[in-house]
Amino acid sequence: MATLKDVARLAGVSVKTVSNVVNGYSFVKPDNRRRVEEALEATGYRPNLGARNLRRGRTGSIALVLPELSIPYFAELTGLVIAAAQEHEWNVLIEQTFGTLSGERSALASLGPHLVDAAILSPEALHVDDFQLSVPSVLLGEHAVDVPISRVGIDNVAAARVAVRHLISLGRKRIAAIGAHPHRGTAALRLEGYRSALEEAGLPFLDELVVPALNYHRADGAAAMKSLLDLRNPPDAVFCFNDLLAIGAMRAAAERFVRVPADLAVVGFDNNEESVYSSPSLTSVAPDKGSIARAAVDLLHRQTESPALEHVETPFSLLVRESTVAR
Amino acid sequence: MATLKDVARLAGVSVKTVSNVVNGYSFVKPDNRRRVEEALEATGYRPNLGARNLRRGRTGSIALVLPELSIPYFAELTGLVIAAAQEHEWNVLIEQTFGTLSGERSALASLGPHLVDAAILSPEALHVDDFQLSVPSVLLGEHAVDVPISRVGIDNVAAARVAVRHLISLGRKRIAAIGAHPHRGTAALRLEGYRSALEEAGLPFLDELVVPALNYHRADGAAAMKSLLDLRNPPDAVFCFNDLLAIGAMRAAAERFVRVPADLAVVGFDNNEESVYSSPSLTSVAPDKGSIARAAVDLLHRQTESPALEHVETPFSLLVRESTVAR
DNA sequence: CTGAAAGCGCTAACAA
DNA sequence: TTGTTAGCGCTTTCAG
Repeated sequence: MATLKDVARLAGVSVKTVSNVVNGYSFVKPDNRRRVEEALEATGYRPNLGARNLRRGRTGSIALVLPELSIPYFAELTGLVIAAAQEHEWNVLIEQTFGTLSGERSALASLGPHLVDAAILSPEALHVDDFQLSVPSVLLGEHAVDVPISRVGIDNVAAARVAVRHLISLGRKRIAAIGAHPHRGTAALRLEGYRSALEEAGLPFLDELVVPALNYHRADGAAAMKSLLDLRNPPDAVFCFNDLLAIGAMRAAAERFVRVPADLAVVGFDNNEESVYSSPSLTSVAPDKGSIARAAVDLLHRQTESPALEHVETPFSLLVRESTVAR
Repeated sequence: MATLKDVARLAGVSVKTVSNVVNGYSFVKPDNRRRVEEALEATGYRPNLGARNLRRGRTGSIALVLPELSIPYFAELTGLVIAAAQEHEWNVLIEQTFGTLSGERSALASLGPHLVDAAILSPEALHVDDFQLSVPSVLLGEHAVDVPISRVGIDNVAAARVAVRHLISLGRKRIAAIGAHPHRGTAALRLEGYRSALEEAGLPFLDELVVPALNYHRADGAAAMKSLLDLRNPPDAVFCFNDLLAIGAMRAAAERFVRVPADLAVVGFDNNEESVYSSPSLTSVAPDKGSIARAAVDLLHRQTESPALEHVETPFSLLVRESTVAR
């Protein structure tokens, strides 16, 4: 590994001059610049990022705290966050919490200026008083807990309303919801959107049609759907709070020979790639994940320069597929 | 941010003693140890990893070079690699190549001792002479290119043979394969397993039943399946070289009203979580991803101490589901 | 057993 | 415009 000093010696200049060239500082005598560049080339010099960051008083990394990489939504988002972070010369340190309170607490506790410059958080279980952050942070999605931390995400109430309005426009009358959760902020907001869409259409809000889900995995969607199908009067449509729940719900429907969308229309949330190829393909609320990733990273970059509280609302759309409208 | 010096001052000892305590060095006078521990507690000291690594001449990170995080197999694997790397106090730097030659080349070029201590590589397009690695590395999966680099993965020939034998045991006679690829080593090996299973059963190897796939996404599987269904004599079973291809193939079958498994049995490879909940659920070769991740990381850890060339074979199993055996 | 001090590779203040 | 040098926070000889 060639160091700055090696390059300087070879070029016959001081380390300062080499550093200037490496960092694109303008005022370097053309002759020196040329010789430095040659020496750089000859030695195959690569800056030692660790040393640079130490000197600059930064770590060169941001944390991305999320439940689990095997959840498609987070996998897709992570890829985009990594790409966005690259623009700011940031590495992304991924911390999986598995959606547990203890996992999230220990992830938060491990964060700090000694480890990362900033953090992107996607908590599910944290309480208000857990948020004692020591680095600039941004929350993904909206949360029940009202903490003074920047946020990036879509308008969940509006998005849920669009989804349920779509089901109503199809003439469905008994529309269920899967994914209610006592502590998740986004769940509360999506439920609120569901409720308001029913209300504006003059449809009753029925407790029996609102099914909680402790987790948002496929298995939870399947279990919830089974309970709905067991009702004396099952729903003719279901709005699931994420695509995994919806996939599980469709699976349970298939097992009971309930036809989607003929007997049951299904809408999901997140627009996982998987949902395009399921049979039937899944109608889903599609947040713009690229926007979310970019907005979150850019916001952190700004906040590392000057602290501020920002809330960024990113766009979404409803992608209608076979689970609500047959081919 | 409290530093070692702050702690030392507070405890009334030298930094050396604090460092000894922090690093679990045994021979510290009990009295000093106690005072240091109190000071540590009082200041909330956290070691600056950047500084530590700089001094130790390591980076504290390993690279994980893969095509794309949105591919479920890699997302699942990445989560496991991160967990395994934590045991060795390694961060994982993810580099996405998108499976392109240029992407893989630039990822490899960016690696180096200034950036990472070691690397886990999952290349798809690289040529033999691209492998000029400057850090200990391990290849995931087997490859056509025969380079002197350690490898971790399953026996692809054997795994493919097991998959195809299963189809044969079901009485299928016209078994297709989707995923042949001119440059991918694993593709060649899986094709070889397919061929040998046919051979041992006395079934003919038919060129028209072997469909290449340039990429291994769902869309490629769907396209390949369509071409198979267009044959005057379509297959009664298909072995897909990964689960995404299989999901796409099942989708295409559904669109043509071909029943799975009655008319067409389908086997995939990778055992994505998604495959458990598809309709029908997908029979798949399941590599033990946890073993792969752990073996790769442990192997690298060994190699950073003493270089060696190792090949680790990890276990796999065939999980039979509805796509080959109806409920 | 512990302190003083060097130095990992880099940047930047200061001098020249 | 460039050289000298201090020092980021840590580990680690080397003395004591």
